[in-house]
Order: sequence, then C-alpha cells, then structure tokens
Amino acid sequence: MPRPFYLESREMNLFAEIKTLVLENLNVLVTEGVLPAGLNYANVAVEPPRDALHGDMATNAAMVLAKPAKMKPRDIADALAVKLAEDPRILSADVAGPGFLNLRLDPVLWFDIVTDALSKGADFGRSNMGEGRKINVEFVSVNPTGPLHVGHTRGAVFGDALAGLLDFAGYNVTREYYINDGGAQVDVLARSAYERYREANGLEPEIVEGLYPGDYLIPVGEALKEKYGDSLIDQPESVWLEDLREFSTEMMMDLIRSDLKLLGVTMDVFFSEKSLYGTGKIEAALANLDAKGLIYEGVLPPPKGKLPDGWEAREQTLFKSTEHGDDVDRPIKKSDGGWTYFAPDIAYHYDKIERGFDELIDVLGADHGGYVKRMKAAVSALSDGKIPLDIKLCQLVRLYKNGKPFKMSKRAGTFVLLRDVVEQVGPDVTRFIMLTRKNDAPLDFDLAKALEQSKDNPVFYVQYAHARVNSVLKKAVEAGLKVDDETLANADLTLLAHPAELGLAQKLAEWPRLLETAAKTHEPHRIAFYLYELASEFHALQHLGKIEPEMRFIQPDKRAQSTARIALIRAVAVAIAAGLGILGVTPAKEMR
RNA sequence: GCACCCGUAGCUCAGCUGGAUAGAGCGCUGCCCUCCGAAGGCAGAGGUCACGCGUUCGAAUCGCGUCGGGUGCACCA
Repeated sequence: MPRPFYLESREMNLFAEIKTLVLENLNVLVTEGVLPAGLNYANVAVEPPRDALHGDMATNAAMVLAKPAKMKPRDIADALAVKLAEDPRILSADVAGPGFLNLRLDPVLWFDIVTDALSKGADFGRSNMGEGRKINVEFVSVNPTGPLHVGHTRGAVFGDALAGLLDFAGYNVTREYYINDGGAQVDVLARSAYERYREANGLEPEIVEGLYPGDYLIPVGEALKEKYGDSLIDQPESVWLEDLREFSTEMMMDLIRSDLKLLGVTMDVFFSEKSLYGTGKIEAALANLDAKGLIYEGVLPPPKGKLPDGWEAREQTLFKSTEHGDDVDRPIKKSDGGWTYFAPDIAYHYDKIERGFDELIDVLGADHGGYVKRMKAAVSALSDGKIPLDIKLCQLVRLYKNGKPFKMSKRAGTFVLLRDVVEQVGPDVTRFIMLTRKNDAPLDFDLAKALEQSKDNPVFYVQYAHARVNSVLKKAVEAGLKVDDETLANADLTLLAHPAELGLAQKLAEWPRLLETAAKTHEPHRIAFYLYELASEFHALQHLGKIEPEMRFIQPDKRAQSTARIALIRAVAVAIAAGLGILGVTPAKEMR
C-alpha cells in the first residue's frame, strides 16, 4: 500500500507538526481577512486532551486569540475547523466547550511513530533542542575526606541522568566534579591520616574529637608507611602536613572515583579548588566584579530578629550580590584578610564561564539552599546576565528495609555508604529508584523492595515489559516470522486497528515531546514516570491476548498482522531502551 | 525574625510550565491463567488539590496573604 505523501519525511514530533499546521491555517485566516493581522501566537498550544474521547489532539487557539482579535472564541474556532478539516491528516475537527478545537487524526499518523522508533533505535527521540550549546553539569563535588554515602548517591544519579538527558536533547555536555581540596577540612583529613600512619607503625592512634574516625583511612595510613617508613613519626605538623594533605586527598579521590564507577558515573572534569589559590584566579574573578562596581568595603547589617550570640559589626570586603537578586550582600574576605569560602566559589564559576559554557547547572544537597541566591547572583554579575545558572537541590534519601527505617551500625558512625547499597541492589535498581521522585521531594529507598521482583518495584516493572517484548520476539522467530528491525519498519501498520493498539502508539508519540520537556525543565524523573506508564500500557495490551486470543501478538495464520503487532511492541522496547539508556540503566533482555 | 523547598485519595507521590469530569502505585473490595512470562491484567470504593483573596474565557498550576511541615541562615566549608 502506498504511503500518503505526508508521511514521506517529516519531523516526528506529531504535536509540533500539528501545531505548525494550526499556525499555518491561522495565517491563512489572516490573509483572508477573517482574523486581524499581528496576532501573537505564543500561547497557542496543541496538546492531547485529558480525555481521549474528546479526540486525538486539541488546540486552544480560538480562546487564546479571541480577546486580542476582538472576536468570539467560537467564531474563530469554526473558521479554523473548516480550514483544518481540509488537510488530509485531519479526519475531523470539532468545536467543543468554550472554544476548544478537537482534532481527530488519521490513525496512520500515530502508527508512523512506530516506523520512526524502529529506524532510529537507540536514538529514538533524540532532539536537537540544545543546538550543541555547551552546558556544564557540576554534581557530587563531595569533600574529598571519605567515601560516598547514600545521600551523595542521589545527587550522583540525578546529575548523571540529567547530563545524559541533556546530551540526548542536543547539548554538548560536560560532567564536572569540584574538589574542595583547599579548605580546613583537608587539614583535618591530613591529621586523621597521620594518626592512621602512626597506627600502621605500631603506635596507638589518637583519634581525638574532630578528626575523621572512619576505617577507610586505615589503608591511607598503611600507604603512608609504605612511602615514608617511620620517618614522620614524632615529627611536627609543619614537616608533614602539606604532604599528607596532598597524599590523602589523592587517595580519597581514588576512593570516590571508584564509588562513582560502581554506580556507572564517569566525570569529564575534576576541578581542584586548590588550583584557584596562588594562581591569580580568585583575584581575576573579583577584579571582574570590582570593575562593575560590585565590590566594596563595608559592614553588614545585623540579621533581622534575634541577634546571634556574639554578633558584632565588622568591616569586610563585600560583594554587592543584592544587585543581582540576593537578600544581603556577601562577604568575600574575612576581617583578617583571608578569603571566605565564597571567594573561590566565585572564581570557580568564573572559570566555567571563561571556558565558554553557555549554560551552567549545579546539583547540590538540599542543605545548600541558602547558597543558591548568592551563587546565581555571582554568575549573573560575572556574565552580565548572559549565562544562566540553574541550581538543582536534591532532597534527603530515607533508607528503609521492609518498611522500617534502616541504619547501618558502622563502628565509625551510622551513615550508609553508596558502596553498601550498590553492592546489595545493583547500579541499575539504585539509579532508577533514585529517579522515581522529583529532585526536590524527599525519597524513600526501601532496600527490600528494591530487590523485589514484582510490580511494587517500578524498576522491575519497566524491565519486565522490555524482557517480555524480547520474549515475544523469540517466539515469533520460532513461529517462522522475520522480526529484524528493518523488516518490522516496513510492516503494514494499517493492520493495527484496535483501540488499545492505537493507545499504545499514542503513548509512544509522546516520547519525543516528553523528552524535550524533561530537558527544558532539567527534570530527569519525568522519564522514569513515562517509562512506567508506557510499560503499563504495554502490559495491558499483552494481557488482552489472554482474554481475546485474536489479540495475541503472534497470529500463526496472519503473518502480516503479526508483523505489524510485533513492530508496535518492538517500538515500545526501543523507547524503553532509549529512556533507560538516558537514565543510565541497562535494559534487561530477560528476567531471572 | 528572614530566605528557599514542600502541603493533591488512608499512605507514598505524579500532574505534560493556565485547559474540559484532578491521575498512578501501595492498602482495601470483587473478578481474570487449557500458559506469546499471572513476576501480570480488569473493575470498584476513596479527594473542599492546606485556607483566603486576586489575575482571566478558564487556576492544583500564576500573584499576594495566612496556617502547617522541612532546610539554611554573619569573618565555617
């Protein structure tokens, strides 16, 4: 059967396509004098109606334009309906309610998404939205003083999935980790490591209050013994502190890198805070701000309400962040003349800007909420408002086991390590579950449920759909059908007529659009939810075959129909694989 | 006291940046296997979208205010 002309080559975002059609016809109405010229179409939307009975798609054009055009919504809708109905893609256009225009599309249009999925494979849904713009996603950035724990895991997964999403949406993405190796916490690390070094030399370690007690420093102590023998024993701090800072930071970063690797996260850049000191970088960033008149010597007003204990007015070097949306100006130098932590942070972001990024994203823990405005102010000031900085805060992870709060009784503390979780449930499950909540909502992670093979476990449910398709493909081959993607891409999809099949195709058609929304809003969790819904529709269709045997995918005596149905479900598997791929989860070929 | 986040079904949460009768999972009720994976599916009950104003053709969604919960709040990173 020859394909209608309008299917030959086109952008596969059906929603965008129909919107274009609507806009074109609005212009026709303008040239015909029905509508006045100069209307703003910005608010015209083409969306799937909430209730499928209303049609395949709906547009609000008439209602949005009624006021500026000084016309009744229904008059516009009626005129537009006549025009749209002339297009071969539109089976019917009906005006409803206050002026909604409900469109019924040629079903072939929906099923064309199947062909698209099969021909694009893993790239199904890939978008050019980002137009190759350089975007920097900074995430994890945990102090190099120990291994990653569950809280960090969420940020790591979120950042990596967001980066994958942006890559898929056509951005040029850099994954980056900022190593806080310049502050006092590294001194603490060095001193803690020194005690472990003493321990390795057979002495009793004195891990006083304020030092890091964790076991993970024992190997550092041993490595130090390896390198220095006993030459540092009883030496003053001035002799070894600088070396141990460097040495133990290095080892901690190796530890962190290996933790990230367990999760499947790989960074493109590790940026050292230390590299900002003594290199003129901080000075350069502040000079930039100073040239804009944003640096001054002054005294901050006391906090409103209760004064903190011991508050006193001090003259400091301040950044006029209030000019860029912050609540108060922020100190960049302490009263003793040293930098505050904020100064290197400014310099770091200045460096990102200098490296030519068009957009910046910081993924932080929710406890950094107070930091958002000042950092945005800094980036706004440094880039003259040209480079947007989005800061995504990840809320806490609450760990459970069988519905009960779970705490690990580590000798050193009660926190649970990333390594412990990933080794128990695997990276795929960990990643997916971490993305089943919006980043700014707290997340419950149940270790027992994560391992469960049932629909209570969303990871399993999605994986199961993928595996089931695979299983059907195998059966089809046994039945003598050809099911390679090329054969399937040429299937006669007009044989798909059942409402459930159409519904599944419509769900598939949402994918390109959903992906762009997720990328635009920096919300990878939308993908996880979509995949769950898609899997759900697939499971329902599969089940239809149990109730109505003629709805089974494989019909032994109807090869063409079987091929069409297999093409449809193979497209589902392609979408699932593509979506999981973005999230960094491996699609399962079979469940065990 | 100030700032940010949150408040949607008994519980845990979505809600496509303003659309029509607000959705899903769990839990509860009742159904569906002579097998393409029941590791599943179908149906039912269950909601003043915290509250009040406002913006407009139209608000869970946007603005302001109130209440409730979380987080962070001067030279610490």
